[in-house]
Order: sequence, then structure tokens, then C-alpha cells
Amino acid sequence: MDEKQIMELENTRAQMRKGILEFCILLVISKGKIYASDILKKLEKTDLIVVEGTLYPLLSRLKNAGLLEYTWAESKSGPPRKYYKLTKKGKEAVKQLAITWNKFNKSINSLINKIDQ
Amino acid sequence: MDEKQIMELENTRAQMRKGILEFCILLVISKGKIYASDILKKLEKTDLIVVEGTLYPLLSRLKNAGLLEYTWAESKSGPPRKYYKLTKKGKEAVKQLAITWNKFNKSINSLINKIDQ
DNA sequence: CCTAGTACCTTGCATTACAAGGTAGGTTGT
DNA sequence: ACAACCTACCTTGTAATGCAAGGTACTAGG
Repeated sequence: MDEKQIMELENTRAQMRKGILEFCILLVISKGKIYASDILKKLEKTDLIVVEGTLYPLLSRLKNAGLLEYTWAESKSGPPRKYYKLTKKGKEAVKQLAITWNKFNKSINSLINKIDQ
Repeated sequence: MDEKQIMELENTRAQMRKGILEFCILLVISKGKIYASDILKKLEKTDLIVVEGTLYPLLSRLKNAGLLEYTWAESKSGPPRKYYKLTKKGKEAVKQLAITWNKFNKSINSLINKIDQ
């Protein structure tokens, strides 16, 4: 596979990653209060590389949409942290997105299965 | 849920859709020669709404990346059609993307399961 | 008081999905 | 013959957004 094809493959992978990013961030936050840097670490563990410049604007968007809220908390080793958690409506949104995810998953699996036939 | 949250939810769904778009198009083409308008119809059946303005540039990108190739064919009812099929390297890319997809799927399921606990 | 570490956020760029509009070949009705 | 319509290709302009890079500010340790 030459460079161009590898690039395209990486690009498509990146697209997939982007698509599930918001969903994954909401999932991580749904597990309990957490602040930005720790969200980054959690996502790395699940093979989802995200960087600060992506995460902060995204958290703001989700907060402005009413899905998240935050409280400030002091830290023992540095500046204060914004701890995010889901609002009631955020929790509902996560449920809806999980349903959507399953639907897409079924669509893709049906396409994959048809190849194997 | 008020309008803003619904919009955000729709937006996130749209992001998911975008992320798997290229993959799904490659999957559809992997099933055999097909032309653009029929790709649109197939994708609609699997809940993936795509429009012409999205599909044509995407097919060009994938062709330029060496994943697709096409042949012209006459039609009985209209202008000639471009029938696309995967190149050898396109087939390899589809396999790789299927692996990537499964990985993301596992990541998300592990996140979802942890909520339920 | 300077360096290092942590944590927040913004700016500018590139990519890309989509709405809208454009070109052109074929068929049908009059 | 020609108008109206359908099919099929493609392009242009806009808006959204992920990311690299850079910026601000608080704390702790020497």
C-alpha cells in the first residue's frame, strides 16, 4: 500500500473517531464528576486520542447545549479544576445516543455480512 | 428537552453518521459494481441518509486515493453511468477499516458497560 | 523569584458534509 | 420537431469542527 492509500485509510479512521467523540466524552462523564485532563487520560485508554484543543471547545458546546454542568474545585497540586457532570438532560441524551449507536452498528453489520455471503 | 438540546443531539448523530460514511460507501461498493445513484438508494435503506453533493466528491477522493476505480456503461434510460468497484487496495482498506470499527465498538461497549455497573 | 508542572482557554488552518445550482444525455407526449 | 421531464453526472459556497500551536494563570520546590 503506498503513501496515498495509507493516508486515506488514516483519514477515514480519523473520521470514525471524530464521529464517536462526543458520545464517548458524554459516556466518560456519565460515570461521575471528572475534569478535562482526566477525561483525556480515560479516552486514551480506550484508543481514542483526543487533544486539549479539541476537548475544551467541545465541553463548552455541550455545556451550552445544556447537557453538562460543572463546579470548580481546588486541587492539591496546581490551579483549580472544573469538574463536569451530566445534567438530567445530558443523561437522557446519552441514552438516545446509545440507541443511535446500536442502530448504526446494525446497519454496518448487515453490510459486512452481505459481503461474506 | 428544549430545542437547543435536540439540536445538539441531532448534531452528534450527524457526526456519527459522517464518521462511518466512507466506510459504509466502501462496504456497499465491495458488494459489486454500482453507480452513484444506486449507492444513494442502498445507503438510505440502512438509515444512512447521504446526498449527491456529499457522495460525488467522496467518490472522487476515494478514486484518487487508489481505493476505487470505475468504468463507463450505457444506460437504457438516461445518460451513461460510472460504475465503481474496489481496487485490490480498496479491498484491503475495507478489511482494515472493519478491524478499526470493531475496536471502536469494543471501546464504546466497555464504556457503556461501566455505566450499568 | 525562577523554573517546572498542571490546568484552563483561544486562534488560525484544513477538511468536509451539505444545500443549491449547473450541464447534458435520453425518453415521452403533442 | 420541440417541449417537458427524468436521470446522471459534477461544482460552488457555506458552516461546522478537529487539531496544532500558542497563551494565561495558579501552585510548589529549590
